[in-house]
Formats: sequence, C-alpha cells, structure tokens
Amino acid sequence: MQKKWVTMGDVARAAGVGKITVSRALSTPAKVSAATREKVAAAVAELGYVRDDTAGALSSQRSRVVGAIVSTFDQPTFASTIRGLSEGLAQGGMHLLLGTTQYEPQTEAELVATLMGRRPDALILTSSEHRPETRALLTRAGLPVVELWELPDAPIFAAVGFSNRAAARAMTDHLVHTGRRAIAFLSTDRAHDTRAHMRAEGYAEALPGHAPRILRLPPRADATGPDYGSQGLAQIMETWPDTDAVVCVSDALAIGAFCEAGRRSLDVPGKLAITGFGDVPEVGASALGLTTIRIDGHAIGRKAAALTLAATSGQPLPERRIDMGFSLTRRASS
Amino acid sequence: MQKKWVTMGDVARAAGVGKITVSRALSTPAKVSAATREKVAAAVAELGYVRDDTAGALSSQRSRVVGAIVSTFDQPTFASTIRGLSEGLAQGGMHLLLGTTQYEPQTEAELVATLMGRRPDALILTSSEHRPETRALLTRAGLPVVELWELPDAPIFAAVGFSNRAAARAMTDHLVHTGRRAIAFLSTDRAHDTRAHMRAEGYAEALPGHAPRILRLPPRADATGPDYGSQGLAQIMETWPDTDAVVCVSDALAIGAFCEAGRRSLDVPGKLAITGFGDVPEVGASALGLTTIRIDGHAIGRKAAALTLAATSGQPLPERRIDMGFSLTRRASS
DNA sequence: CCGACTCATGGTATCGATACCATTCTTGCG
DNA sequence: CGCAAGAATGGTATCGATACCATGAGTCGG
Repeated sequence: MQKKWVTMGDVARAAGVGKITVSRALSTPAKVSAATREKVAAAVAELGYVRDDTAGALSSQRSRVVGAIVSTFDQPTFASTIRGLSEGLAQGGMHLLLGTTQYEPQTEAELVATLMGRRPDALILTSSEHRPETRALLTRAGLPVVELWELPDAPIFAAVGFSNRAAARAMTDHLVHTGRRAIAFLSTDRAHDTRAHMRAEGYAEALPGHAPRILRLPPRADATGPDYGSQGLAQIMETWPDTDAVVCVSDALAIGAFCEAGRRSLDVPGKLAITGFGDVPEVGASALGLTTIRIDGHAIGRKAAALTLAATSGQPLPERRIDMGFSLTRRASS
Repeated sequence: MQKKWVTMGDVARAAGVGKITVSRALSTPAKVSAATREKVAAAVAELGYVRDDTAGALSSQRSRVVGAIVSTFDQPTFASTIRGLSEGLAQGGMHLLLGTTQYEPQTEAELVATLMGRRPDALILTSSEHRPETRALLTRAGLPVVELWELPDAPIFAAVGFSNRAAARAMTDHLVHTGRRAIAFLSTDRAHDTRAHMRAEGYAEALPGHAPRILRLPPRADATGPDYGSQGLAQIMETWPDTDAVVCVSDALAIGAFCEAGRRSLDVPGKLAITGFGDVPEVGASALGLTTIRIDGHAIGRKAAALTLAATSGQPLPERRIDMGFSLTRRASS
C-alpha cells in the first residue's frame, strides 16, 4: 500500500524532534518548551498533518466517540435532540456516531453490536426497551449508557426524559375539564414503540370508568405521519360517531387529523378537539393552532451530552433519572 | 489499566486456534473449515466478543466510517437526507459520523479537520462553499467528497442535489403566470448560506426589468424559522404595501408568514400569495395548503450513500453531478 | 560543591486488529 | 507411487498513535 497519510513520525523528522515530543506538543502543549512547540507547529502546517485519532484511541483506550441510536428521524423532535447532543459533545471534543432502529429491537441489537465494535466511550439510546442480549452486551462492556425520551424505573446507567404517561394523562385531563365526554386516542401500531404505549396508558388512566377508545394503525412503508392522522380520524368517526376529542400520539398525526376534519366539515374545536404531541417550532403546530404537549428535545440532547461528558471523565453523577418535564400548550384546536 | 474488553487473542485461546484464524472466521468465513468456524462462533458467543473495528481500521487502512457535515438540523428536510444516508451506508456496513456547522465556514474548517482525524473513507458536505484551507486539506487527503443539496459547477469529487436557482425561478414564474405583479422574496441573512443566495438569484432572474424586493433578516439566537416569517412579512408589508406575493426561502418561514397574514386579516391567496421551500410531510405544509417546492431529501441521502459506497469500493463513477430535480406543488396559498 | 528536584525530551513496549508469507496436510493426476 | 496444486492454519511484522520509564541538563538549598 502506498503511503497516503502524513504520520507523526514524518512531522517529527521535519521538526527535528522525537515523535513523542510531537504527540505532547499537540496534546499537552504545556509540557513542551515554546521553541519546540513552534518548530512542531511549523512542520504540522507545512505537511498538512492531521493526527490519526483512531490510532490514538487504540493506545489510550479512549475513543472520544459516542454512539447514538435513535428510533426514527421521522419525528422532527428527535432532530433537535440530535442537534443538542452533537453541539454538547463537540464542546467536549467528542464525536457522534449515528444509527437508527426504525423501532425494531432486532435492528437495535445489531446496531449496538456494530457500534460497540467502534469502542465508543458511551452510548445514547432513544428507547428503554432492549433485548436481553443487548442488555447483556451493554452491562458486560460497562459503558455509560444514557436512555432518552423516557424515564425507566431502573435505567441501565442513566436516563434523561420525561413521563410520557403523565403527559398524555395531563392532556386527557385537560380535555375532560373543558367538557369533552367522548375522547379517543390515535396512534400508529408499532409493537416496540414504548413511548406511544406509555402515552396510551396515560390517556386510559385519565378516563376511569370509561371504555377507552384507542385506535392503532398498522405502519405502512409508503405512509407518513399525516397520512395516518387523516386515515385514523376517518376510522374513528366511523367506529365511534359521537367522538368529540382526539388525542394524537404526535403532532404529525394531529396535522393529518386536522386536515381530515376540514374535509369532513367537522368544526374544530366546536364539534371536535384535536391535540398533538411534540411541538417543534418549525413544524406548523403553532400555525395551525394545535393544542399540544411541548417537549424541549434540544434541552434533552444537551443534558444527555453533559451527562455523557461527566461520566466519561470519571465524575460521579448526582442523578441518574433526570426528568426534563413537559408543558401543555393550549391553542385553538381544543 | 485493567483489562476491559475481550480480545481476539482471548477468543483464539478459548477456541483452541490461532488468532488469525479467528479473524478469518469473522471476516471471510469461506476461507475457514466448517468445524473451526463453529468452534470460533461458540467461543465468540460464550465470551460476548465484539471485534474492535478501530484496530482493524488501523491495520487495513479502511475505517468504514463516513463523515457527514450538515449546515443545520433546523431545516427538517436535512433530517430526511441524514436518514437516507444512514440507511444506505448501513447496508454497506459503514457508519455515519456527524457534525453541524451552523453555516459558519470557520466551524466547517474545524470540523473537517477533526473528522479527518478519524480517517473516514469518505466525507459528505451539505454545502459547496469552502475555505481555501479546507479545500486544500480535502484534496490533499484524496478522499471521496460528496457535496449535497447544491450543484456546483466543479465539484471537489461529486455532488448530488438540484438547482436552487432553477427552483426559485420556477416558483417565481408560477406566481407571475398566475397574475401576481409585486412579488417579494423573504430570507434569513446568513452570509454563507449559498442555497439561500442561489434561490434569491433565481427569484430575481424571473423578474427582468423589475426592481427585486428582497428582504433578508439577520439571524438571532433566540428565533426559529416561523419567527422570521412573521417578522419578515410585517416588514415587507410596511416597506412595500402593494406586495401581492411572497416567496419564502423555506417552509418554516412560510408558515410564520402565513400566521402573520392571518393576524393582519390579509386574504391568502386573494390579496397575498405565500410560497415555501422543502415540503416535508411531517411539517404540515400540506395541511396548511402551502404552495411549495418539493425536494426529496431522503432520495438525495440514498443517492449520496450509493455514490459513496461505489467510490470507496473503487468503482468508477458514471456521473459526478447528479441532479435530483425538484417539483412545484401548488396548493391553496397561491 | 553536591545531592535532590524539576523540566524537556527520547526510547521502547503496547493497544488489537489485518497483511503477508510460510507451513502443514490433503487431494488429484500422470 | 510421487509430485504439484490447493486448502487450512499459523507466525511475525505492521498500522499510528500513547503510556511508561529513563536520561540528561539545568536549578536550588544546605
């Protein structure tokens, strides 16, 4: 193989010093005299040298890489979490290695395995349901693992999120208190979307004594959030014609439901209240006047990054379950 | 340092073979007899072994990592591009290392340098404006570099995108042909957002002989897309009261403008047409009836992944500038 | 003036894998 | 039966950095 990259040895020769001195000049400049520091800097600039951090990771046993596994990119809220993570980790000199599971535990298991192959210093998971073999792999490695967007009772290592159950419950309570009598819940039906399941439970808890009206639509490859919302509302009004409120599991579904209500000339909020979940500014929830649960995805990402940096630098963590809360934003749709 | 990870040597000992045989059993199973293959598999399972791919990268000089640098996560369309990339690369056994520049060339330069430190097999950039030192670093390394979302005349290596200029021009033409006389253009004012600049140029080209009405709002830390849209429309109607159409540089701005129009009781599309750019289903442009330019961000990501896989496996590329096109979706707002 | 100490620097082993070459053992064919 | 070809396996050097220990020069206090 022909020589492709400039190495530390090349720089050392050009600067007339030992390569270990080059290493120090780059990592811990304080330990090197000003004169050599400058010689090294000149050689680096002249040769266009970029240190090979993977080799450094091998010998120092610290990769400065964090693996992140998210369920999906389709919910735009996750994008802001990734952004927060990426920003926060960059400040600590760490990089983000990314993968998506599409809510498949099998995919998650494979991704965890391939990401571990890169020897990350920590892992971030947006899910708290894991296969036994995944858990085994994670605990065996002894890595800091931060679970996001949920608050499991016993996190593997730490968790940053909020109670999906409490949030859905709060939303349903709000509808009950504003006089709604026949409240339905609309969701996509992914077996391993625990966040959606917790929200459905929160909804049901707020309606003791009532028969819950839960519609779960099977996922289709060609459908996007709003498609499920439209189709779902149609199906709900057919099954339970007296429904006067629909709690949607996400803003995307609520947006679709909103459109369908328009097509059916159902007055919102007069005849029907519609609520969402997420509230990312860029997504038109506010423009449409959608009542929704606001989650600060960016803050979750930043907090997770801070936790990760603390854990990898050996600091003790004050807390393992960090509740970032949620807030109910009431707008015109309820 | 205490021993943390199981190594290939441990597996070899447990299986009673040489470690090179373990390597072959995992990478090229065909070169190993069925009996040893099973012994190795058993040892791997028993010890919970995960191969260290960074060490492998060091000796094979192929990291199977692709670095991606995006301008921002705030435009949800980028999220779908990242999704396409991540999916496509995963199929080729490659991983995605991510960073964001926030439209700062300085940040881009730093990110390119730190990402190169991880010795990626390729780089993906969502921008085609680069600092001279960044270009030098990139060409010196001889890496495949794929630029996304634009179509520069001379890509560093390859580009997958569409003509922002042609798209904005098509939108403006549409407005002219539907009888609009006083068309304004609304954008945020980021010096290095070349996509926005190209769109402004396309807009101006479609109005020969007219004085273009371009409003650029300075970016603020606390503002999101819709905020600029609202504020921008207010300012436009004040500066040019007879404006009867606004071409917004993104859907997020259009959504904000839409709200502001409602607050001012400006009839859309009667008195004022509003158009956007992007059209991600989850964002609700369709629900609001927004006329917009549809870009298939996911397809751009997939295509870029395919190109990257081809380039890293040494295949010749049939094309270096791939135009993924755009389509104008007319809805109620124009 | 000398021992103890700090500061700057270098040498060598090591991290965990793969590349390359060598070796052994089969197998087929003249 | 003998030899060449090929399959399976192993040994050793190597990738490019850092860790650890050693060394030599200069400084300070007794």
